[in-house]
Amino acid sequence: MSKVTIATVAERAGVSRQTVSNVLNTPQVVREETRERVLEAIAALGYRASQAARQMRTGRSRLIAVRIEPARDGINGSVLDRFLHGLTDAAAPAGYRVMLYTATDDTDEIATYENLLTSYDLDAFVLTSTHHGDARTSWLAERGVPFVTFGRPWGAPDTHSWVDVDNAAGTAMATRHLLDTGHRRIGFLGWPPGSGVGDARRDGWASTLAAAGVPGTGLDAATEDGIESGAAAVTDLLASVDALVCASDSLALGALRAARESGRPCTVIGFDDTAVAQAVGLSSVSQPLTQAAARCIDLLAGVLDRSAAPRQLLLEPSLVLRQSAAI
Amino acid sequence: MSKVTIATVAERAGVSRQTVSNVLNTPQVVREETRERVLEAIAALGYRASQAARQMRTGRSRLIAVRIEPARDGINGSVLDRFLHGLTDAAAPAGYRVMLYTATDDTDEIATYENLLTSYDLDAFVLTSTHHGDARTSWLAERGVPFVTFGRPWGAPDTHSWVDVDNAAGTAMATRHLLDTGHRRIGFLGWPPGSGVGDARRDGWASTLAAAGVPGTGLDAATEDGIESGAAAVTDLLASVDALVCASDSLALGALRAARESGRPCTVIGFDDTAVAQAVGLSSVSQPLTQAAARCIDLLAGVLDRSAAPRQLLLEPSLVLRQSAAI
DNA sequence: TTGTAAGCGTTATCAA
DNA sequence: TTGATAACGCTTACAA
Repeated sequence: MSKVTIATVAERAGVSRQTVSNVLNTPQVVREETRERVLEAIAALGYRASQAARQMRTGRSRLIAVRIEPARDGINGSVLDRFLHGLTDAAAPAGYRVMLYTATDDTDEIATYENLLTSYDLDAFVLTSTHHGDARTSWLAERGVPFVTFGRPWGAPDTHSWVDVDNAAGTAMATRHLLDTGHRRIGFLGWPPGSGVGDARRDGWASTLAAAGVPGTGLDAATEDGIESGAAAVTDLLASVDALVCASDSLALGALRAARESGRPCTVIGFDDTAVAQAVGLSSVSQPLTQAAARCIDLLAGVLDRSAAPRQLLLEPSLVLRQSAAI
Repeated sequence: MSKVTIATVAERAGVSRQTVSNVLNTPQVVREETRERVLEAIAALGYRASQAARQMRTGRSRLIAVRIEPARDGINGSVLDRFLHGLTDAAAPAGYRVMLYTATDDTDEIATYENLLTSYDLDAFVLTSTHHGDARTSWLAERGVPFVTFGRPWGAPDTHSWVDVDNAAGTAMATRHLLDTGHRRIGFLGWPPGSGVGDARRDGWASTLAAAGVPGTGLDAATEDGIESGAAAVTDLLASVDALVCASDSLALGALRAARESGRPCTVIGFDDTAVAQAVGLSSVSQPLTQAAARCIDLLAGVLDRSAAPRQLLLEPSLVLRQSAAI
């Protein structure tokens, strides 16, 4: 069984090559009966269009690229993993495949764009881990390269399509749950101000307390992400709180440990619902990653036709409650 | 700046298109001086070969495909994640890119091969999660599709190239460590017999005990993977052991929990060194995933030239010791 | 509604 | 050592 091309199909169906192409690309233009004959030939021969030939002609590869990052502290790395799986899954029915690349930083990533675009004719990029002053989005936008971001353009105008999870809603939900279960001294353990995500997560906590008329002033701490740093940062706070909302599962784990060591009971809620949270029974705010990935693909469709205006989607996280028992 | 093709370069260097192609593909055949002039033109114009055109001519895409699996229980999923990152990293310098696909089972995966091969001209596959009676490897082998597996061909002959981690050596290392630190009642918690990986991990434990003349009979338990099931399966065992080697971090976590609840001190060592192990301070056997990925790419080079005979590589895991404190 | 012709950018073949 | 020519398989005009 040698290579089945459009010519093979045409011959078998007794039509010209062009008609076969029309059946594939503009079916409306082909008479019903002819179309059926062609489709039957396609099925019988197991014909599949060559991407390379199609790409050469159209300049589009039906490939989208995503950066795979090293599993940072290993705890939060799994977030990207789940997102990637969702993306690959959602892309396939839309006729797209996902290509991976790595990069050490934004500059390096931009250099990779250049290569990917000129050598592979990549159709679009999906960016994750957006941040303030992100050089990548402006680079892509300037060149008219289609892309969507998972993560809003912190501080920049909404000129492109993006999907994000409502971080503030997540911590608000966690805070509300703590209030509902009778807690009144609810603290927050987060990251230093300046990161959009971190600030939003803090805001969700602060505003919920404010709305409930429960004081929160002085009940927060900030440190870089990590179990150790979280434990250290929260030590003083433990004297004045009986519950803690945290900006990440790593921090939450640190807080749990510090609480256990200090002997002060403290309910802790983390963020991201990572494997670690599942494992140790830590309540955590869960991002709808599969859904986020699917929405990214949806938005990409609009971006690729250049038809639709940029759209932005904010997804609601959910709260996964567990008995914060240690292992 | 419109599209820079081989013709643009040829014109600028004052040579024919073919000479430019020769500089790229068979430099030996081009006179030094000419080659330099061409290379200079390439650099000046920022020329990059079009993959699509090249692929159409050669039939090779410089793309390798890997399946991304859903993050199963979330704990062990990160193993694949790290492997993927290593693979993408190692493939790039070799001139290859990694494409992702998903599949629900082996049959579905084989259907995907068919599509990927005929539509995208994929050059090779990297398979993970090999198992007994793996239909995928025989399908690929029959059709002469280049592939390597991360994981040996359990029960089948070594007719293809693969990389694997010496599972038995990992549990042996863990068992030896326990012996060295004075333990004499060392149990094993693993999976039901029949999975190659699980059996190997059990063997490493059993043979090390046997070699040391320490009895192990009756000190093992088997259950499906998971924290809950691990905890349940190990309950009885806890009366007769003071240390446990486990086939996974999930099982180890279950064992730790059961031990804590029963009040019997028990040293536990897990397998895979996942984020959870790091988080809770669980000692664990660590697989050299980055290295495994790099070796897969190395072996693939041999498979792709059809030059070298199949090669097999067994990598040594390492033992990461932590204070098995709970969080 | 269907067919013809041209060309996308590259490399393999062959001749100069 | 270099250059001309012909594919590779497809789609987009345009003509029938």
